[in-house]
Amino acid sequence: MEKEELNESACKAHHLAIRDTMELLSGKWKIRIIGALNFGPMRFMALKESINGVAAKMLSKELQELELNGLVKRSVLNTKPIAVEYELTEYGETVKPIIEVIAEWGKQHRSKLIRDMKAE
Amino acid sequence: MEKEELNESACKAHHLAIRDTMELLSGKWKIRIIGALNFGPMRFMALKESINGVAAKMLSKELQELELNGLVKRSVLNTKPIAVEYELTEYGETVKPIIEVIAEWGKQHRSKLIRDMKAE
DNA sequence: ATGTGTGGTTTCCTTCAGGTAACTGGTTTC
DNA sequence: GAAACCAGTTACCTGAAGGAAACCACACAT
Repeated sequence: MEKEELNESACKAHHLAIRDTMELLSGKWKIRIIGALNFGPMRFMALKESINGVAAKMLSKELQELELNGLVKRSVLNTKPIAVEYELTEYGETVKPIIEVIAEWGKQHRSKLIRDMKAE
Repeated sequence: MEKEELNESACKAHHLAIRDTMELLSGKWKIRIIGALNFGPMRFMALKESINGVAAKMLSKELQELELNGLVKRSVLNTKPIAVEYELTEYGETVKPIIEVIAEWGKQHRSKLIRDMKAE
């Protein structure tokens, strides 16, 4: 394999990797859900109340996608009124650093916007 | 201000910061554009050819958004046939670490998927 | 004047993410 | 037996994202 081809395929792999991650995190509520599950397991209704503005349909849908991708675990507890608990898997924990980096940049971006406003 | 309120407002700021960053990077081609500009300034046509599948309309639109947000600088060169050069600003450089983190996770995710397939 | 290259814009169209609201089904409490 | 709680699902609708193709304006070259 020549050097240029190597670079090209490495580059494609790079783009694919980025697309994969972005798809996994795509959807208006995924990151919010992960954020909410950050501090421990939560039930459906608790999640719905904790995440301001989410509809049951969307919450259900995005939880399913997160579960499919192995980031979240769903367990049905056999309590009196049935309860369903969601929690981050060990694998799910590994995306937290990404979210942290994104949040940090966003905070600095805000600061910069305010600085620029004052400078003008 | 009480402790709970502090936590709540810090939490909101966190979500806002994440939303800001995600909006900035939203759009099918933004990250590809930044990736292409990674190695130096590029002209419109060069970008279009370098980014596989992008239409002139989308490229133009997302470049404008990136410029508005200060990540990309557009400069018209007075060459014989007019040439327009796009380049990452210093500020634009600061998003590269985010993209790197996203790419790294995506690569490990791929590896994991392959491992899981073999294990099954 | 005709064509070529550059850097776009405009128009039209399709798809899909996401929202609202109503409904389901099982269980427990009144 | 009615009402309420939990965890969803279904049906319907809308706006925004994005694609395709044509068009535009300017400069030069032939």
